[in-house]
Amino acid sequence: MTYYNEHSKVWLSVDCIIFGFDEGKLKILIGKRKMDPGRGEWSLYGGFVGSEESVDEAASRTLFELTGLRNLFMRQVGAFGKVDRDPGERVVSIAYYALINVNEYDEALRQAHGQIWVDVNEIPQLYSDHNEMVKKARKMMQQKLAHEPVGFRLLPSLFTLTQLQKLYEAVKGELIDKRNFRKRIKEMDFIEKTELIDKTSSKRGASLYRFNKRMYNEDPNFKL
Amino acid sequence: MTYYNEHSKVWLSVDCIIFGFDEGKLKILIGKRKMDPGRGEWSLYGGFVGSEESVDEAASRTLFELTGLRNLFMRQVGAFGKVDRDPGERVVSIAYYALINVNEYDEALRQAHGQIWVDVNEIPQLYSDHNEMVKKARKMMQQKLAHEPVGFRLLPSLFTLTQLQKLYEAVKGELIDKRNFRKRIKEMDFIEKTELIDKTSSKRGASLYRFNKRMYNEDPNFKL
DNA sequence: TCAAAAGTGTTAGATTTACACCCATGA
DNA sequence: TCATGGGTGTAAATCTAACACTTTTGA
Repeated sequence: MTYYNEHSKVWLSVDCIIFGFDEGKLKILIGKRKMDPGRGEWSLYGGFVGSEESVDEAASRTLFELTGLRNLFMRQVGAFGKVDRDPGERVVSIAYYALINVNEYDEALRQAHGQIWVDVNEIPQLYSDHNEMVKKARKMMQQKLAHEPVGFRLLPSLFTLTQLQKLYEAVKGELIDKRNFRKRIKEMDFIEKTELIDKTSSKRGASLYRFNKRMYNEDPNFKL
Repeated sequence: MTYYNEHSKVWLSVDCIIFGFDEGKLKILIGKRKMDPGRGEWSLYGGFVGSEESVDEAASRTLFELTGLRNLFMRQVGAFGKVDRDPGERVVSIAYYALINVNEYDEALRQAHGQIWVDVNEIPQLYSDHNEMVKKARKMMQQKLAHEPVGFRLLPSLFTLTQLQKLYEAVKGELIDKRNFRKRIKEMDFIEKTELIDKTSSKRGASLYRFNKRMYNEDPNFKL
């Protein structure tokens, strides 16, 4: 106690970059701030870290508050700690990104929190350093997706290869050759073809696939 | 003010993983803790974040305190925020790693701080979650080195290709083929051969090379 | 003269990229 | 019947990995 007291404490918050894949586009949730400072500005959803919870737990809790979902795929982006980043008080924020399947996210809940989905390529100016957080989160998420099969977190549990390809295109920000893409997918045993056919997006119908977590089981050679 | 006060503040610290390359080995600095809690345990060097400095500034300052060096290559590893990570009080720590050239680090200063260099493969049990920090820092640093020419930060400004190769081997933890390595280096214009010869490590002598930051200037295709 | 580290090219295999047409179906 | 998205293979080019001997010089 004696030692610590020479130093000053800070408020700690968490801010969430929540990625969703919708209408062929990678989007994140933002909302207008309902509190000062910065009331009315576009902002990430966040919360404060309580004294009885770890920073990771604070992030999970905050994600749950907003989405009603637990066990989301979530990773820490980093600490943002400029002195004046919060115009009111000294607040250091730890940013997290999460991947959600938009179909599992209740629309009413989204609206109740005043959040909207915005295309990652059309993000407006955000409160404080939130644009920086988004930028870093996006880079990390891209990197993650390129080396681990986490993209499935953004899709329904059954998906077509075209959907999967569009997702990868949206994340990488570039077009992918269909044949090459499917060739690589075929080599991944943990992406299973089902007998089901999706007819919503074409007359012919497309096979539905499923991610098999057990088969993946840390298959060490993943690369997309 | 009204809003923030509903929440609780925490102490914020920074902890530094300082990498050096010495005797053909990748090492980090650790020392015995001189304060409670954890007095006498092996630990990373750290410090508290002051109210008038950003978290990054606190890390730079802490690195300067320990090494006497400024403008070190430094990157944030992440926030470590388990509730009980510090047995005394609630302290959240932001870890940073830095790369230093051991020749520029004054031995007396090292000893004055009670720090020693330990091989990254022989790190003892450390205080609190410091082993976790080291593990993550090492992974990030490996990743960084594989995509950006930051290895030079660990070497003298003039170095031989054998030294450079040993460095990469130590970081990657695997042997590299000499001819393939040199082939790749030759393609990098920003690694310049000088007319100077180093005779300390062989009778024949080896050419000394130099990293040319200007030529690098974010050459977008780096890969080692 | 010999031990020790420096230096140097080629080839086979693996991976990556580019590329175009037929299929099934509902409207 | 035709418009729409689904589905399929091959060949060239690039990149990666494996591999062994000669050179220089101080001791």
